[in-house]
Amino acid sequence: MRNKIVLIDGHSILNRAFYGLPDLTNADGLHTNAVYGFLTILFKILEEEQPQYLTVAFDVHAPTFRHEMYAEYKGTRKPMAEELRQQVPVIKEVLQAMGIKTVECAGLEADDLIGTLSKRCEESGMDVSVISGDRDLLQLATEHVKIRIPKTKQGRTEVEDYYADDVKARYQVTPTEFIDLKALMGDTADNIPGVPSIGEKTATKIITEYHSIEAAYEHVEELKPPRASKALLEHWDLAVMSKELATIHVNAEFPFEIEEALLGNIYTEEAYAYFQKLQFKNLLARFDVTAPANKVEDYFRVVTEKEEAERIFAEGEHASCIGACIFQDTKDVLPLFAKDAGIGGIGLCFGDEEIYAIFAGGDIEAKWLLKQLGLLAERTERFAMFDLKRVLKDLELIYQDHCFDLTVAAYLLNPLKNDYSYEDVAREQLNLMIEDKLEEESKICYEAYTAYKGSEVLWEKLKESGMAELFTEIEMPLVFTLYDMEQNGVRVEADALKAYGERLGVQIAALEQEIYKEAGEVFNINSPKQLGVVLFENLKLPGGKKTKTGYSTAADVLEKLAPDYPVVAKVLEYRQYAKLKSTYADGLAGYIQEDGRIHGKFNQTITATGRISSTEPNLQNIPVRMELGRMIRKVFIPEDGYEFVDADYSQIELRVLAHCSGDSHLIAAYKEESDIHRITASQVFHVPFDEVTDQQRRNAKAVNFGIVYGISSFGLSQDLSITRKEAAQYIEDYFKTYPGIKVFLDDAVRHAKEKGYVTTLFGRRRPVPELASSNFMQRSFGERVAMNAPIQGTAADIMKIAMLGVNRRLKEQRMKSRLVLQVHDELLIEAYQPEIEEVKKILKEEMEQAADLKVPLEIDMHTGANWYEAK
DNA sequence: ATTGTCACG
DNA sequence: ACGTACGTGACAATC
Repeated sequence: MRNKIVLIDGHSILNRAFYGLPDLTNADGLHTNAVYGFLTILFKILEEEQPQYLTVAFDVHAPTFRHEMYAEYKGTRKPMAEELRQQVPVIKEVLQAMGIKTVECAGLEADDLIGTLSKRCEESGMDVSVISGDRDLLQLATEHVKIRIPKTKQGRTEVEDYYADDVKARYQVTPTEFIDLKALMGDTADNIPGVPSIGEKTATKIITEYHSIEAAYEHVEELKPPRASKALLEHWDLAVMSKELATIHVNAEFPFEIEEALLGNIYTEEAYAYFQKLQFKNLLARFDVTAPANKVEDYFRVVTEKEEAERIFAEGEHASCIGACIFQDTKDVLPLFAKDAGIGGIGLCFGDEEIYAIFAGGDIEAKWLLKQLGLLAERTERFAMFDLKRVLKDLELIYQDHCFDLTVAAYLLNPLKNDYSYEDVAREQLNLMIEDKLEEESKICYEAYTAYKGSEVLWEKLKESGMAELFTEIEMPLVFTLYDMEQNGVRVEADALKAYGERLGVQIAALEQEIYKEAGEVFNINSPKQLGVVLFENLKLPGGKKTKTGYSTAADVLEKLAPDYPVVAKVLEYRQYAKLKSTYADGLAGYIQEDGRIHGKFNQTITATGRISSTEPNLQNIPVRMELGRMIRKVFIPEDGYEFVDADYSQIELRVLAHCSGDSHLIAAYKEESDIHRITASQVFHVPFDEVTDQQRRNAKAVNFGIVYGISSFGLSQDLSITRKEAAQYIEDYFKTYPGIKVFLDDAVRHAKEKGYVTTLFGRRRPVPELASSNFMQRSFGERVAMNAPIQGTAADIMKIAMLGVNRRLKEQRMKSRLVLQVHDELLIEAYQPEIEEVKKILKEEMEQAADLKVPLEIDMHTGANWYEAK
């Protein structure tokens, strides 16, 4: 059995990984995609090859000497991207932590190091695998030296393997001849010029015939295409230089002890710490020893006897912190009406050594378990669970003050994540890796333990980052408010909805036929791909390409064509109807439950800014702007004896901006006049208030919106259909009128660049990693985010405070009226008729007093027999 | 699973 | 020169 060594071309693989993967950053804003990709490839290779030895070679400086020759010759060379450059030292440190030998030597390229090592190792009887993204290395291939070139195809990495024979099969030349081939055809990727006008075809022909450029030059007159003959004569110096550039030195002198390359255990604690810091969760799973000092599992207890369960509950009464979870019975799904239906048991933890999975069954009734858990929750100083809103259905919680939802806490600490599972919290906050394949009881114990232990860590971090009050005073109580809202649901008239859908169906069918007729063919109008072909190829309409997959058929494109082409107008109309029918008429109907109501979900841990999101179905995007769509709101109705009261904030975001910026002119504007867009127009365009034209008001409104979104002249020009220059002028005039706004927005960006995040008035944070990017686009995005997030986020905070106040008063006063929907700046209450006046009073007071700003908060309020009327 | 489109604030 | 407004979710088609 021959020993095997793997030699990796460090910069080449890092480079491949960098350009093959989307940009990733860890919590510190450090770019990590190249390091991640490198390690992925490394692990894959190690698994496949099972080598005894491994070495990674780096250039001392990239680019190095040999390439500088040509760089000088050519005078151009792009510097390495900053995001990649900063990852080079990181991968070296990580490799060192894994005990992997790295080699670099001043004056020698990685190629030369690899070439030399490959030769030495082969001569000492080893098999060699060279890993590089660079085909130049193919010249090193022999019977025992395999060149492996990883390729990223649709996210997966595939590897092309070349022994000497494979090079011959692929390029028709031997590895040695490959150098001469490169010398002729050049390689732009590696900055080898080659001979002008000789490409792969001609070069291959010449080298297969003469085997080297020198031999070819001796017969230069006979070379086949006369063009090549001429080119080689003229540019012989280039060919020689290219050959020199392309040749890898295999007899370089540098210190290297093979025993240093011997592979040991690469899954060291040090490496684990690095992976942790870099947030490579998938890769962490490879470390089978988790935290040796932290043998949590030794204290797991499975409980099935009632006496033991009773003893545990009694013991838990004195605990200052309880971590818990409730798990569903996996065996069968029981009817919905039983309150404890489908509960398989609970997980409970109230100390490092008190971790239990208590199963329902036998003497232990699920109902009893939940009752006991509820009692514990009342007594303890902190009751910690994940996703509390989800379990409130099963667990009646009486006190909410000391409840701790780890999902919400983790969200506040980093609102950019996609999910907040207990596995994530265990890993990130407790350095605890939880394996994928665990028995159910282990999972339960881990979740309870993580809730117990993690709540402490998260709480400390919330305090450190100034979000403790936001958490206890707003987010935690809001869990219960959102739960109430979900339970309340909103009544929807199924019959009317069905009739509406059927009306749309008729219209859609008619339009469909007309479109087919005018297009001269039958096709799927819903397919952007097919529609694009029909419109822009078959019908030859002007205004071609846009997206990478084909023609854009988006509304703004089609609207430009609609006046001239009736088909296009019909397509737009069809689209509108189809959207209304599929998403709203048919879509909503599927969510109406037996009580005649839709109980959608309101999610608290989704958005980057702190807003609530709505799903299953989304009740925050019910049509309102177009009359036809708006009619859908007529099917949203209150119960008999009730009426809807709808209240929405008037320009809350602009008012927040006025307050946060402290701009005296904007504040004054709000104090004296309610039509803010008109007064903005008057002040920016220097015309008397009463003489502001509709156009001026529209423009001012667009600028106001733009400011809130993180203004850019391009965006504004797009919105107003004006030139960028004009848009830039508007913005300049605006900032001249309200200088405080400019200072505020600039400060937001500066703060974000410095700290890496921005905050709302109530301390909510939003990280802005994009600002560290060297990519103009990404950085610009980061700047807009830094300007928008504090405004949108503060408005979201205020609305949350208002919701808490409204819901609290409705419940305190034992009213029948209930909160049913929140749409960012709007609340909908299903008000019991005798209570309507009180409800209006509560809404007005709680919403307008939710925050004390330098400008008044105002609301518009309406009542109605359905949502259409109340809005 | 991703893309294009479109509904909302 | 780069190519955009901020924040969401659902549906249908296509991969």
